[in-house]
Amino acid sequence: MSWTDERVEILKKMWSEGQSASQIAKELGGVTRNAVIGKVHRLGLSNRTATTAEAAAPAAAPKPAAEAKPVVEPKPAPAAPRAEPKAAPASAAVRPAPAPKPAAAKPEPVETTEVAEAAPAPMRRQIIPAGQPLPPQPSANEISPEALARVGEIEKHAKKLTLMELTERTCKWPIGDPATDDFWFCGLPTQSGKPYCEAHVGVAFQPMSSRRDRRR
DNA sequence: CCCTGATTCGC
DNA sequence: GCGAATCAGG
Repeated sequence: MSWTDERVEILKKMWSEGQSASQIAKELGGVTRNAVIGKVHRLGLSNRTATTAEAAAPAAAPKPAAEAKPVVEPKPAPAAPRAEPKAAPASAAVRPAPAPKPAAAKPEPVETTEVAEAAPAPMRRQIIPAGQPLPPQPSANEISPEALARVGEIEKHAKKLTLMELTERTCKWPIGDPATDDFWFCGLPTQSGKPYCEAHVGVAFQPMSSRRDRRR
């Protein structure tokens, strides 16, 4: 693979969006993250804050504005995952409950027995979960508000990976409605050997102790 | 360990 | 110019 104008454009775009070199490399294919980094330097677009690596400063809008280059944007607009109306302010406004089994994950996200269908129900088309309809379900569910808040926050920073992009170490928490295009996986780094990132682990696994009486 | 970007240097 | 190897921080 060589650095064609097209590929360089993708590189520039993704890099400016704060994507990591490895992600860009995956996207482009045929190159390693080293190649990407090397190219980035040769192109002169390096400094993205931070010391060594990981800058944690996505800053997704360094648009040079003014002149610069025309930079044709083939992609009209991936249509930002429009933040759906968070519904009711306080009470039950939880997410439409994560899909049954994101991937090969033994642990299942806790299910809300009654908040489950808060979804707008996109027209007819009933979506049958298929497979076993979540057998165990010890009932009881009460995700700490803090955890939910963190999830809401973290999902804004989600990597938005597709099924194919998931790895052993990317959060497999599904976000959005699988029946629409507005669906992706969190993709943030998993915490340990768990299938989810820290925030999602927080809602997926709960200590038996912390969810005793507290009924909404 | 895993991940990140930065640099070096032979090709 | 390219990118693997290596380095260094988190």
